[in-house]
Amino acid sequence: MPELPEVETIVRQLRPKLAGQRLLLVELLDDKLSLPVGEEMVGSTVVVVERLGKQIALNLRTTDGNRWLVFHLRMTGSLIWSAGNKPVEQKHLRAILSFEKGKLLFYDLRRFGTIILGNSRDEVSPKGLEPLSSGFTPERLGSLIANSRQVLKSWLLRQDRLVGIGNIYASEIPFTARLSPHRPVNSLSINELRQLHRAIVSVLELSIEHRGTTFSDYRDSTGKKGGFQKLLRVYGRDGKPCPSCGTIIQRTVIGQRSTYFCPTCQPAG
DNA sequence: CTCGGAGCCTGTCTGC
DNA sequence: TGCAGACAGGCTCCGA
Repeated sequence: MPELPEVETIVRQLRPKLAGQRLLLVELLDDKLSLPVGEEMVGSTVVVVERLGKQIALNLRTTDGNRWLVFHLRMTGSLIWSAGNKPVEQKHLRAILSFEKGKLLFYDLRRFGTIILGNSRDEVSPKGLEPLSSGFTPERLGSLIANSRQVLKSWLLRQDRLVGIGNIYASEIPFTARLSPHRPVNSLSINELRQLHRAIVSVLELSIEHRGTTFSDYRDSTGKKGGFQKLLRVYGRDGKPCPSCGTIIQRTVIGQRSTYFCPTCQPAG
């Protein structure tokens, strides 16, 4: 489910709601979630809310130093902010974090989502580079790609190189870059590398502007759907005409995952 | 080191 | 209508 634009949307919404609030109670409703929430956590204060790759991270100031409480939504997780004491939907509810002014509700149908607690930002951060950071340049992309024989689609999903891209944007980005998802990344020319770099940044930024993509389950922290699904150009559109040239969009499987592309705009080889 | 496949879960949808 | 099988936005682990 949530990739970088969706998680960024949630983080931007939660930041003003949670900043400065005291955590009063943590309730875990799923045996799969095991969180070493010690005494010092109760009464801790939210310092900042940040996106770390596809994770939502709360930095908490406790009596025993700062901690990072980190949510990963995986396929079907959502984090919903519920103000005051409104009644709460119970279906698929996996955890409740109660704050002074409301509750942070963690829902997760397929139960792949995780909550972890760490002692430092480094400890909980993914290894890959943030594609919307100033350090992400065409040159840097080139060095990340160097030596990899993986095909473009699979490479874009690697969180140890570049964080935040999931299966939807791993189809949309190659389309925008006019590159075949089957291209081995070490075969890209300098110009193609620039096109790819531009596509990664522009697709992610445009999606954030539209509060992310809701293909089926994704909801933002207010329970609303995203808006970018109206702007998807290839993902989920197999059998329909390419918005650029009219050729029928094709679906294939790369690395066990659905992949969509226009055979005319994104010619192989 | 790299890469591809199985597995983790629960639900919806399609075709027989 | 019933049922089996495919498929779903992510990631880890294992073996080649």
